[in-house]
Amino acid sequence: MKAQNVRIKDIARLAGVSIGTVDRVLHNRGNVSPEALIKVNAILEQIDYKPNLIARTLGSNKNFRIAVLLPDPQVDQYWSQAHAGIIQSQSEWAQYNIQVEVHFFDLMDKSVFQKIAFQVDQSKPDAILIAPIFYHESLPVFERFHQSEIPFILFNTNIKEANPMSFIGQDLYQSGKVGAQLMNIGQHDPGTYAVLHLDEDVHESVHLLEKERGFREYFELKKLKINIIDFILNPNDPLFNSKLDQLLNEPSLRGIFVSTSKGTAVAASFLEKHGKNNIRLVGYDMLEENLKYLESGIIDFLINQNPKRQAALGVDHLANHLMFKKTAPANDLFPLEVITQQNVASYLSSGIH
Amino acid sequence: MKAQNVRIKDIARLAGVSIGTVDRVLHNRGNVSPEALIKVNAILEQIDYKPNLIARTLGSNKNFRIAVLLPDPQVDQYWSQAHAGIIQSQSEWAQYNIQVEVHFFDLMDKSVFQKIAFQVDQSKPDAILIAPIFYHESLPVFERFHQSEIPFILFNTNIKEANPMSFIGQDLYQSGKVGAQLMNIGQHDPGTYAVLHLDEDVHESVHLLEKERGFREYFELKKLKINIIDFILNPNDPLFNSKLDQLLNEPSLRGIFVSTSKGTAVAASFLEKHGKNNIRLVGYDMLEENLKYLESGIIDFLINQNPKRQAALGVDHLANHLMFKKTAPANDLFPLEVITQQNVASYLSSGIH
DNA sequence: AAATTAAATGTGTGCGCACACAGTAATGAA
DNA sequence: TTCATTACTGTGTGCGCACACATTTAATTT
Repeated sequence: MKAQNVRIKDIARLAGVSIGTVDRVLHNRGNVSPEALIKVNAILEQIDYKPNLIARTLGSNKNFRIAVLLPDPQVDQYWSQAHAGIIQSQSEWAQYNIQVEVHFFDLMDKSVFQKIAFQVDQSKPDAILIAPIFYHESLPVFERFHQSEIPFILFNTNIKEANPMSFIGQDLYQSGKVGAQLMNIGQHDPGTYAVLHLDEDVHESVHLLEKERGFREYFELKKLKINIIDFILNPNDPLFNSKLDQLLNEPSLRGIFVSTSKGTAVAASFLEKHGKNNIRLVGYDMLEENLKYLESGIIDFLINQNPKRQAALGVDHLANHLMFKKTAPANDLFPLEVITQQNVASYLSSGIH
Repeated sequence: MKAQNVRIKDIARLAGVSIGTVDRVLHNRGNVSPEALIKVNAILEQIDYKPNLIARTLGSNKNFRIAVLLPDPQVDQYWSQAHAGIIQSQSEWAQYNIQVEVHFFDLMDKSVFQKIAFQVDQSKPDAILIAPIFYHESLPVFERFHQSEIPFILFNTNIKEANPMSFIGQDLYQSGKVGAQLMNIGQHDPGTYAVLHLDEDVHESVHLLEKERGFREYFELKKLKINIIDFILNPNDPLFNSKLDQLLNEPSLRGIFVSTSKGTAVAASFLEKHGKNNIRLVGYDMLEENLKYLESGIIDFLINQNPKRQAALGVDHLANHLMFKKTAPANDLFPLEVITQQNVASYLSSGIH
């Protein structure tokens, strides 16, 4: 019927040696005579031998540990969605004896991040998945991982210097350009656009600014003469309300681009409160609150970063690496998904693909 | 340390019977005494037994055949993308001795479709993946599949009466609503919108009309008083050009919604030729030509049906069904992906997730 | 009571790989 | 010559499951 897959046994037969010898050649275990080596290699060159991963896995019966470093999902729904992805992958790999253990850190407390990261390193997991929110605090952590020779994957935030096994996430610069385009569609007259970075932690804004850069560059490249103003605001700031009030009083304001998922809902509630229905709002991610405002029409577009799938894929890549020695792509850049009132349901129902 | 997975052997020990008996209970093979049945079931209820799929697969060593029925990819790039998905899945499952064989049929010739479908049925594959383009011609085909007890999955086009293992595709009605929303964004004044069904085969339009229904309903629900005209046109029709010319001369024309992927490029070339840059164009799918027009700004939005992933997932579902006895979801509805000039690259680079 | 049959239960084998270990041949040392 | 050492080669086992087959027990007939 069909060319059956070649097994070690077949190679042994063709080369006129035992399967043990073939095994030694395949794994460079030595103790093979030059003649046997030549005979086996001759066959291997003719035949495209692909080891049966299923059989290999069954025999090994390894017990791997994957550690995940994640911001506390209690505080931020974005991270609880990421956590949901971890949970999902966890149960999928559990039967292969791959333990996925999650370690949370406080988004507000950088020192805790390092402490936990070092603890994780010391516990010697077989691989690590990490969302490196804090740039400066992350660098020495990666240093440790490399010293301990623990393979690790970054997700959500890319840090060039990390030199990880792979990065999973989006191109933030391009993401900003998408935001700008969605902002610009159908807006004819020149006007004012606001970029809002609403976050408790200003330091995080380093990577948020990348989105703003893309946003601005879009209009520049299109040679559209518009006015862009930006705000880096902490919602707990006493001046927060007055500053936003001031923004809304700007008569030429056409739209608001919010760079954070939580901030998107904050901005939306502000617009709703002031009855500003004609100002376009573009933000991030399918948080419950955001979906509510998308439904009511306050939010026009959401760019979906898909934290759930990012996290799930991170675990999958590591598990495949450990179990099947499959190499993950160096960069797994996610599509910049545009969510609207009309397609949101299709995203919610389809789950992870 | 490790919460070791429960094996059949463990259940047997706990229930005080042999593994053979446990096996008979698990597979309802009968020949089990009531007492033994009770003992085993008691353990099974306490313990969440998950069979080791790897071991199961290793032992079986089956040789499955999956037949795929697909329109000729030579003629239509949409289907060549679907074919690419098949190829991808094919190579993934090859090592598990699952043969994926593709049978092409002519989009223009319905009789050939039935002939090939019956041939495929007669060759007794273990499962079938089919894109049932022709409604009436498909019904007797499904009948045969059921008679032969060959599990089959529909993709791209849903046919309610088929009663398949599952359907993979999009909600066309909702897809039309997405198109309408994208059309409506930022369009303030009332105007005229055109819905174009450009296809060689008018009979296909049955399922295309579903998109139009969604398109129209969007505006009705939003209580937007606009003018919608529709055309069902064959690009080879001698009157084709004049009819489109007439459309473009309508001064109140704000936008065009094209329900087919090939037609999208046709409409785009028409708009470009007439220098109509201010008419919004919303169409379907990432065909090369469409991407060109998206880049140049003629096309504003594409709704991505993702034929590649649909096809690949179809094979995956069937393969998982055959190999691992995993049940595929009855409806695998894909997200209605919105493609723009700015996010298209991220979709192209990310491949299938 | 012995023989027959059916029902129930237990044992054995192979899937392909990895790895432990036993076996063989060749060489040099006692 | 005999023994020990080295260099290589081949065989055996387990991973967990599915299924074939052998064995035991109970029920029924002769």
